[in-house]
Amino acid sequence: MAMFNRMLDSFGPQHWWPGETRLEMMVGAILTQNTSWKNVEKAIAGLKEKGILNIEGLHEIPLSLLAEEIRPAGYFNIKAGRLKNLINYIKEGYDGDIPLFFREKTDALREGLLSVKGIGPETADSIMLYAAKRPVFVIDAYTYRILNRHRVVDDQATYHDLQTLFMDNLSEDVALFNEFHALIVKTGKEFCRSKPLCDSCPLNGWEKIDIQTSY
DNA sequence: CACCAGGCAAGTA
DNA sequence: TACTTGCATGGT
Repeated sequence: MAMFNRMLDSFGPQHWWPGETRLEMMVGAILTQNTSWKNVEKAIAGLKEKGILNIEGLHEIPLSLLAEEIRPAGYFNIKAGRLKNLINYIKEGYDGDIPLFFREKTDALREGLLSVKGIGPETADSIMLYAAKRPVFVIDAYTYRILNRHRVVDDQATYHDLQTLFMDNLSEDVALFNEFHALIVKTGKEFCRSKPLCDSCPLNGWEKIDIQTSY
């Protein structure tokens, strides 16, 4: 059976991305960099409570205060700067108009996100797929770990290598890409951390390149 | 106690 | 170009 169906049968739909607004999803994408979602939730909740989870609020709050607000998410000084960079980019280029920002064509939107200091390929693609709802496959450390462990890719496969592998074998379906990535993270967390846990992994016996599926 | 979490940029050679 | 290091809280 295909990789996707094995995971879906085991875990069911994951319903990503958590977040009520596109801005909240973008903020979450930055805050979750190398950080558990649990910690991100605390920081997001804090921002909501202060009423600053909006363009103007995030623009007006001083950098040092923003850092304190997002402390639970870790790397708070770094991430406060990264949030400011994104907000400034949308303020300057799109007058702080988020709907206008998301009206950009897919390639231009991705390039724009990548031009923001602190937004790399995974963060940009998470925003592309989950906030902008574009058919861009998100790669992360779990994707690499799982495919490498199953000898589908070699040790030095790059982000782009993995992204191309998935996108060449799947139709451009936002809902499929959404669930696929979420299920990879779920499977990685549950079964791809240490050896013994591999025993009951739904991907056991999955060796050949069987990425193609429909959803 | 060590190790990791839904990365990224900057520094080093 | 190809590694290495800093960033930091909170859970296992």
